[in-house]
Amino acid sequence: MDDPLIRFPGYSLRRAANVAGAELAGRLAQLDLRQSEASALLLIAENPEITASALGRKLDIQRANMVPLLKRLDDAGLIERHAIDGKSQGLMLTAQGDTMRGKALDVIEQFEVELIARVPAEHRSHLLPALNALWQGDGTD
Amino acid sequence: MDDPLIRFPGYSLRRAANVAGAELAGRLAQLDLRQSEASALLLIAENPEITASALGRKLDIQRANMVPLLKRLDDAGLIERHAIDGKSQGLMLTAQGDTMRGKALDVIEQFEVELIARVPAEHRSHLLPALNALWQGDGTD
DNA sequence: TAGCGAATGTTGTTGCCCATAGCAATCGGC
DNA sequence: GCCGATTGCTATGGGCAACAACATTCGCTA
Repeated sequence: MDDPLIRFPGYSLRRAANVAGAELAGRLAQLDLRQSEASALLLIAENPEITASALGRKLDIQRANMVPLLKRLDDAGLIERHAIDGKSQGLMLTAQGDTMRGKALDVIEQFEVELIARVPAEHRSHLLPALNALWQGDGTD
Repeated sequence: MDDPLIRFPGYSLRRAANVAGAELAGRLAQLDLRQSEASALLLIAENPEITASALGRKLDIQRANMVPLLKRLDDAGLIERHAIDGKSQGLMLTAQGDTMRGKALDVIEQFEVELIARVPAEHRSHLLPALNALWQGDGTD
């Protein structure tokens, strides 16, 4: 074996995320959605009136980077923003946004099924908890 | 639970890769190396005289994107390129490059130990094979 | 041996994602 | 009423990857 990299989980993690990300991005592109936008739609639907800042914290996207993201969703007529008070704005899906959210969810769930099918059965149930432990303060650490 | 995302392995994969990638990038930055450069060093050491194109195929980096990567390694005095024939060039580590490779390997292995320590023991052994199955044509597919 | 398709290294451009610094306005607690 | 914290935003840059295009060279074949 002349590949010293495949024994590193960190390297495999990066490669796997790249492959999976590219695949999902391609499918979401047919809805003219990016991954970050799709996840924003799902999260807004689950948390109506959420603040832009709060949404950014949940997605781990900085406030500054939320601006173009929300602008694109707004321009596409998928979300509405209205002032909660003088400095915060509440986010809501429009009817069109909720329709789009449904389509995105279909795409994502189909993708996830195919993704998980690629991992051998004996490892399958371990993948999600292992991954979650890597980025959430989840832990039994 | 108001987070519909954490049940998706694909989403967790992306988040985990981001966290791990940022962490590793920060450590490698102290050697003035990027992740792609560090992996190139390891691979060149294991495959002397490898071609730029072949290296790109192994790392899944397009030929075009190898150019600035190799240029930076070359400018830093870490690799040497010499013509194999009129169109291909063989890559080799310089002595300095091999020293750097050693340091990078130390950093990476230390990082990997800490990374894998974050996942609960019962899932630990499943992570690498599961991830590898996701991006390698490894498969029983 | 001449020719032609494939491979190689390269340039240039684009896009996504993330990070930082800074700013004006507003909120909230003392 | 004041001041620190928060919010939304602008501007800028870096890392990484994708694509198209190009000149040169290789290798097979007719």
